[in-house]
Order: sequence, then structure tokens, then C-alpha cells
Amino acid sequence: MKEKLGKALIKAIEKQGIENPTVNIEHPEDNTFGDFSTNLALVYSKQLNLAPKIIAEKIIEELKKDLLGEVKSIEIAGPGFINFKIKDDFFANQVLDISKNIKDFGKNDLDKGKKIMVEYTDPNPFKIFHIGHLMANTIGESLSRIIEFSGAKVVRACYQGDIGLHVAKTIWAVLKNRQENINIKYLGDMYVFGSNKYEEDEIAKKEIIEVNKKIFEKLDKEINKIYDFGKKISLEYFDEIYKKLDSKFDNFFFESEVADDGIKIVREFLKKGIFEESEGAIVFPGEKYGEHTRVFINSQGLPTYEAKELGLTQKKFKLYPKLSESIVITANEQNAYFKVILASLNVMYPEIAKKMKHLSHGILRPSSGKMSSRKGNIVSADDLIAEFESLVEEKLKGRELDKKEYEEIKKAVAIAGLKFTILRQSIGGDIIYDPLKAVSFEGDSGPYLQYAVVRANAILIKSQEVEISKNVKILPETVSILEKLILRFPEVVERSRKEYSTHYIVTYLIELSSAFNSYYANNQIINSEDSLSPYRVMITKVFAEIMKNGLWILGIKVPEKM
RNA sequence: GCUCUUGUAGUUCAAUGGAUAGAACAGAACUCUUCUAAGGUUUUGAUGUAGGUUCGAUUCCUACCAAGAGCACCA
Repeated sequence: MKEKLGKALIKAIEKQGIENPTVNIEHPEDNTFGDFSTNLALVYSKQLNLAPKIIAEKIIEELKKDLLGEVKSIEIAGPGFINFKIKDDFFANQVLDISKNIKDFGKNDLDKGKKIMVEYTDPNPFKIFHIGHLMANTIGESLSRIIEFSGAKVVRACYQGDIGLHVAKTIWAVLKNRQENINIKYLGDMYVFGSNKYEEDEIAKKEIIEVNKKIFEKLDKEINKIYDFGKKISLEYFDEIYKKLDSKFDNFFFESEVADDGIKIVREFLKKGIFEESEGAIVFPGEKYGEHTRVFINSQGLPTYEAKELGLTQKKFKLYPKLSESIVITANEQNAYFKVILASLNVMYPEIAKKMKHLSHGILRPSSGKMSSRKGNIVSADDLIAEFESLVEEKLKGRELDKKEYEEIKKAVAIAGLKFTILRQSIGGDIIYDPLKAVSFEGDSGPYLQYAVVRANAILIKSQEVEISKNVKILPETVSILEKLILRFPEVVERSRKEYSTHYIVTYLIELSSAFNSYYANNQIINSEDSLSPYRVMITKVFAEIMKNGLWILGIKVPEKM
């Protein structure tokens, strides 16, 4: 429909003497204006030296010559907008068509045949898996799914820092505070301990640097043993969290695997004059490229995160030479650092640099109180999930559910609340949530979306029992906003893909659910006396399927009952 | 100090340069003898300040104010 209108509008404006016009068609925010609108007359009023309203009239005259059958009315409004109203039966028929092939509804071909890598989460063994990792995971998983909906094969990658100073801090602390049972909690505590000592204590700092060197050399048996065990239990622990979050990686990269390659790249380009030596370290003089200088290899000859990132990037493209895009998601405190990396890549490997896309997220914090990573009181992903689960438990009190259902609902609803909180706003900013209302299950929330689908599903089950015909013979004379919103799903997915944004999906699903809830309140869907009942059941089915797909994109599961 | 990001109802978020700036929560008033009321209906309330560009600015530019992050051997 949109394409048809677009073509007709282009034809009409070209007749006014505009070459290669760009036509903007949107849905007016206020739907009483119509179903589509264009600002065409406003845009070209200057070029044509005519008042927008006059141009609009001329356009409408042209349009009327081959008036589209589906259009109910065309009007000029405001400063010169052209508003289109579409006939109701068009919407009803479209929804009926969609219902016949609902499975793929919402998919598009923007990335057809492409292979795209998304790197996200990136937790570090020997350190806590904290809220930041949870955020990156939620965002990365959802973006991956949006890109899959656009036809690409997505390679999900996770880059883990299994080597570097943070590991040395933990292992040094373990050596100082030996304990029989080494578990995740203990390792987390040891990192905090080592990290603090590194800041405060000069002697400790020297020892930690020494340990760091030994980890690289792999000659100290004692250290190797702690290292291997610590890495193993860290990775097992991460796997458990990924299961909870319903995300799976195709490829795990480790810093230890890319360190040597990183050094090679830096040394190679040091000879070519891209890098420079400075105070015993090898640095990239970013000022030449509008950035700042950063150390790639430190004065001990060890690669920093920067050099390793180069090695990682090279490895990604060696493994998958056909990648058309490589997306990396990190916290936004790394923005400046990433700009320097990209600037250096742009000099060394411009073809690769073009394909890199860096996205960053802010921090997730409660509206009251402030967290300091220095002091180590970072909230772990596990604790946060547990907090959400206990809030759900409160809500579930007094409901009659068997134990299995109870557990399923608790998990699904807690994760939904959490992921919704993260995905509902545009990526990049901090997310502030009220811990008391963490997921208030009223209003805009993950559980609200789930609840709408659960209710729709209950109706669909009942419709089979009552045997409402699946043959839709009669369409309603007037349609509601529900039908109109249903048709917009594909364009919402496209926009999300183009802008790397998850929140358009969230906003859309909220609007759609709200429209359905309203429909549900105003229409009795199952009524064997009513000839419109088959249509209403059909639309309920379409709604439920879109919600299922939309929530899948967000990484949210729908429980059977709530 | 320098660089970047962000300032929208009491609160948390929306708004491809467009129309009367949308929601949700909180506040006020309704609504279950009807398919799950974690629902629905109605209602009060906002663009940090000062300029500029534009037919039109929450959006673009400049300055100021405020908050956050980053500024060489951490990741």
C-alpha cells in the first residue's frame, strides 16, 4: 500500500516539474488524520515557489486521475499535509491474507544472503559476570534476532578476557589468601581484593605485574594450575547464565588466542611508521587522525587490550572472510577507546574498518543509590535475576499453580521484566530503574506483553473447544486500530534493523497489546451466535503470532499460563 | 582543564525537521452475574537557559548552566 501511494505521489509531483523527488510517507501520530500522510507539498513548496496548499491541491488532482481503489479519502490538512484514509475492508482483507501465511510475517530481505557477526557480552573469566554483561547480552541477542529477521546469517560471538592484568590481580590474591574450595564467589572476591591492593600497595602492584608476566610465560606450575581451574569454573558459570538468558554463541574468542597476532600486527605497522615508540611502549599517535594516543604494547612488551583487539578483528575476518558487517557491543565507557582502534584499523586495513560497527550501552542502576566499581560493590547478573524472581514470587502469591508451572512462570516473567527494562529505551543511555517497582507488572512492562498473549492463547484454545469455524466468511464493516497496527509489524522490524534499535519493537508491541486488550474488552471474541466470531478468532490468532515473534526478537518467552 | 554523551509531565521513557509533543507509573473518577481485572475507560500535568538557521526546531548550529563517562602502559 505504501509503495503504491509512493509511486502515485512521485508521478504526481514529477508532473509539477520536480525531478527525482524523494517522497516521505508516514503514519500520522494522531490516527484521526488518516492512515498515511505525506509532507511532499511542504518539502517542495520553496523549489516550486508556490504555497504548500496549492501544490497539495495539484497533487491531489493528479492522484484522482488514477485513484487507487483502496483509498477512501484524500485531504489537505494543517500547513499542507496530504492525508490518506484507506477503506476499512482493505485492512480486514490484508489481515486475513496475513493469517494464511503468518509464520514469516514481519521478516524482510534487507540482509538477504549476508553473513553478519555480532560480538556481545564479553565477560571476563576470574571476574564477576555483572549487570553490564547482562545488558550487553540482552541487547546483542535481540539485535542478532532482528538481523536474522532481515534475512542474514548471524554469527554470535563472545570475546572473553582470559589473560591480562585483571587475571593477575585475581591469581595474586588467590596466592595470598589460599582456600580449599575455589568457587566463583571466591574468585570474584579475590579480584576485588587484588584490584584494591594494586591501587593502594606499591609492593603488591609489583608482585601482580610479576604474576601477569608469569601467566603469559606459562612456566610456573602453581600459577598454571590456579589459572586453568579458575578459567574452567568461570566458563561453566557463564554457560549457566547464558541458559537463563536464552542466548547461545557460535564462537568464543579468547584474549589469549589473539594476543600474539595483535603483537605481530603492531610490530609490522611499527616498521611502516603507523605506530611509534614512546617511553618504552608502542603507541598509536591518534592525534594525527583526530583521536588521542593510546598504548598498544606496554613497556614490558605485553599487548594491551588495544593490540589484542587488532588481533581479534583480524581473526574474525580470517575465520569468516565473507562477513559483510562486524558489530561489536560494549559499555559506553569504551567509546573513546574504540574510536582509536577504528582509526588505527582505518589506516592499516580500511576494507575491514568499513565493516566495523561499534554500539555501546550505558549502565543499569537503581534510581536510588550509586554503585562504584572501585569499591567492588557491583551487582552480579545472578543477584539481579534473583531479585527480579523474588519480586515475581510476591506477585504470584495466592495463585493456584502447580510447582512446575510456578517455576516456569517465575523464570519467564522475571527475565521478561529485566529484558524489557533494558530493551525499551534507545541503546546508549543509562537505564535507571526503581528497585522497589523493578518490574511493576502494571502498565508498560514485559509481563504486560506476556499477559496479553496468554489471554489471547486462552481464547484460541477455547475457540477450538466451542468449534468456531476457521472459515472467515464475513468481514467487519469497520476495523479498529488493532488491524491497522498488525499491518505495521514488518516496517517496524525494518526500522529497527536500519537503526540498530530494539526499542521500536518494544514500543510497537506495547501499542499492539494495548490495542488488543482494548479489542478484547469491547468485543466478545467467541460467540457461536455471532457471524463475525470466526473473523475475531482469526485476528486473535494473528495477534498472538505477531506477539510471539516480536517477543522472540526481544528474547522473551511466553509462559502457557500466568 | 580538554573531549564525548545526555538534559522532555512529580517519576521512568517515546517522538525518520512537521500537524494539538506520545506512553506508562504516581494523583483523581469509573469499570468484573461476560473468553484470565497482571485488564479496560475518562482525567490533571512537560521540551534546562539565551540566541541562530528554517515556511516550520524536542530534533540542526553557537554559547551558557546541569548531570554522566573518558583522557597512554586496566579491560
